[in-house]
Amino acid sequence: MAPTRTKSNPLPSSSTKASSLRSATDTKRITIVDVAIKAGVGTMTVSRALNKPEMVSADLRERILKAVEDLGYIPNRVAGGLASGTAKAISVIVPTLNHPVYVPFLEGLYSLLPQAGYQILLGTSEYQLEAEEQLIATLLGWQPDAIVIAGVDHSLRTRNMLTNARVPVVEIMDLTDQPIDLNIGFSHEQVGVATAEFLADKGYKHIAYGGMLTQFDLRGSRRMKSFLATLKRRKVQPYVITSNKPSSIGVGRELMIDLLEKHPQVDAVFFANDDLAAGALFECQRRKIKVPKDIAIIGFNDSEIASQVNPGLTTVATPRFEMGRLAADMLLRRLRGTRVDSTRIDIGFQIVEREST
Amino acid sequence: MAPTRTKSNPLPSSSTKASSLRSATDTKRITIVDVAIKAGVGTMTVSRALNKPEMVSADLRERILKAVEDLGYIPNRVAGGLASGTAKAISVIVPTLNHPVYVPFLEGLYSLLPQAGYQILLGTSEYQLEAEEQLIATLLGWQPDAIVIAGVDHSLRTRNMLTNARVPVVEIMDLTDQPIDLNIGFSHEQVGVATAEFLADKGYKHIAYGGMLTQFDLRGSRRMKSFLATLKRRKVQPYVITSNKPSSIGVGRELMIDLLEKHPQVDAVFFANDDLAAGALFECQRRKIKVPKDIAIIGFNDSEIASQVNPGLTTVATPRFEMGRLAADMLLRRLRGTRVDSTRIDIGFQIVEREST
DNA sequence: TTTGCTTATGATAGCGTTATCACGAATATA
DNA sequence: TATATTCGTGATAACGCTATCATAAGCAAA
Repeated sequence: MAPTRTKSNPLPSSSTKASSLRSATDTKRITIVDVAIKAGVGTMTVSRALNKPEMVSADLRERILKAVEDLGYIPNRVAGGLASGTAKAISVIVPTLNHPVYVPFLEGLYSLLPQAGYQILLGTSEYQLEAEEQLIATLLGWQPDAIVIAGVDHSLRTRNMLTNARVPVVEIMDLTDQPIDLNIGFSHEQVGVATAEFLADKGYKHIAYGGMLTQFDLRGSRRMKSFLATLKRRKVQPYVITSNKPSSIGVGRELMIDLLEKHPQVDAVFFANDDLAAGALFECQRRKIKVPKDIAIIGFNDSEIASQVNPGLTTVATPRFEMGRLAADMLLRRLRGTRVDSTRIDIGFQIVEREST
Repeated sequence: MAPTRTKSNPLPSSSTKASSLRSATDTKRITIVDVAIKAGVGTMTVSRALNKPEMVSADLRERILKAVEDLGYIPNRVAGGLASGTAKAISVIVPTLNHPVYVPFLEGLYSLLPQAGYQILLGTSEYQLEAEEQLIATLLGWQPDAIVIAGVDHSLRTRNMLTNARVPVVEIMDLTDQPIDLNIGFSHEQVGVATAEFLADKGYKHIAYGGMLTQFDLRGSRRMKSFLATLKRRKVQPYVITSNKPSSIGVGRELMIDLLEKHPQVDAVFFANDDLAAGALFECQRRKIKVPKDIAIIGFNDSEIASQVNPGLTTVATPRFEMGRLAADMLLRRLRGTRVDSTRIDIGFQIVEREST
């Protein structure tokens, strides 16, 4: 009994607009079947030759690889993903690309995952929990093998989706007691304490925090909170200046202008990141205000700019690239089935003292 | 002979509404069939309700959407992609994320493509043509609907693959007479000419170019070539200093150190980008060399740092975000079947004069 | 020789969706 | 009233690959 196959009548591609001007010969897409025929083997053998070469005899393998080469065959990962149930993709969600902190982290991921055969599906939530929710739904539709997400503050729906996805999830950049699954980061509370102690120990009496509004920088505001609390404990007068614009060097300058106007007595500032700190420094230079003599500045992240400006900026070094790499490493281990010993890693941070304090 | 269909015994929806706990019951993955059963319709109607809502009557649509919500159904894009032949994905290839120029460009893409339903598949070639080739093969396996690639210099194999892929291809960042398909960028040769003229007009007599080695910055070296040629035509003595490290502020500083040592007579430098220029400026500040009095500096890209340092850096503004956005816009048009009027867009550039020259 | 155990290869049946076509109901046209 | 023409819906067959199982071939043990 012949199979039905009602379809597949080639129909000289009526295609109204003839697929633009491209493609000289209108050859059909090359599939594994074409390779199999050309090499005179079954499709499974081709599949094996490509994915598990050791299962195929040497001569067939060679013939198949030659056919692949000759035909310019590129395996369809979408079909493969559907058939095998694993698309070899990893979804990654960061708030934005426009912030120096996430790029090194992504590079850490990119340094390991693609070479292990995983495609990274990147999405940006733009700091909105709702957008994050939407994004996760979209990304889950790709049936990723794992999920990496920046931050530990998610909506309930997001948490549910991630939990129900039944794939490894890594939350990074922050530390939490209730990780969804895996967690790599450092404690922003501890950063706030450490920087406050650092400045208080130096003898500064009027200390400010400069950063974004709380809802646009959840982790920054955690640092701020413990920073201010620690200052109070140390009997130092705390001040706060914020901006509602996305972080940038220019905004740092604006924050400094704002600060000098509102609280001229301030003698030290902790900024939410090095771009802000650098902007503030540039503004001081412009006004001939001496750093650190008139005012001390400390940044966050230890981005390149911090070490290069004059005077060099004291800042908090955070291992962003390493965080990405470690997250990737952890995931790969999990995906290979290896037991991951610790599911919550405090990767730490370090105050880097330069001339600005 | 009845069709086989060994599967499809519906199992009266075991109604595990709990599921909030971590994968307690090992419920099967929820598919469109589950939704169809729950809503009492066929799978096609569910598919339509989700993708072409206007084709489904209001009451059914509502019932289906409710079922989707109740079950937490997330459409499998991999299966959908295979069935429809369009995975709704766009492959993007950039040399690196570690360079300020590509991030705004990506943001331009991200500002349009995801909301049009396209997933971006990002890969980095790390400036290696061979890696680029490999990467493209991988990315093509995802059956993308379009390809965006930085640069116009590709290996022959790469060009062949891109041509044979039969999808829109946009080459960006540069301009070429033989685009593979679409092309958006500006002429780096013209940049070289314009900057050389600019400095020569100002009366500088010993002018240098500072940047990366040719093979790591194809576009930069194109600028350099026409820059030097123009200087010669203007009877100005040209100098060159290069580094083989990846571009950074620190390398800019090194280049300046190198330049001062080898060619102390130089009175103006054109750097391959603003990070290098800023690093050079910082080094001058450290050495109390006056900019622009002792030496003039001009950068490239008009990144934020250029406008924020003191003195502000003269630089060449390149519309990176716009390039991404325009590329996305062009692609979306193509994908919708709209005729794209021009396939090669010169997006131009502009010299932004500040205090450093 | 026969029996048993590997190993290499192929036939088949999905994976979860959508394109296509068929069909009945509703509406418009003659 | 009879006949087209929509419109909404569903049954079915792909999409291109891989998991699985069956089978043939090779080889060792009996």
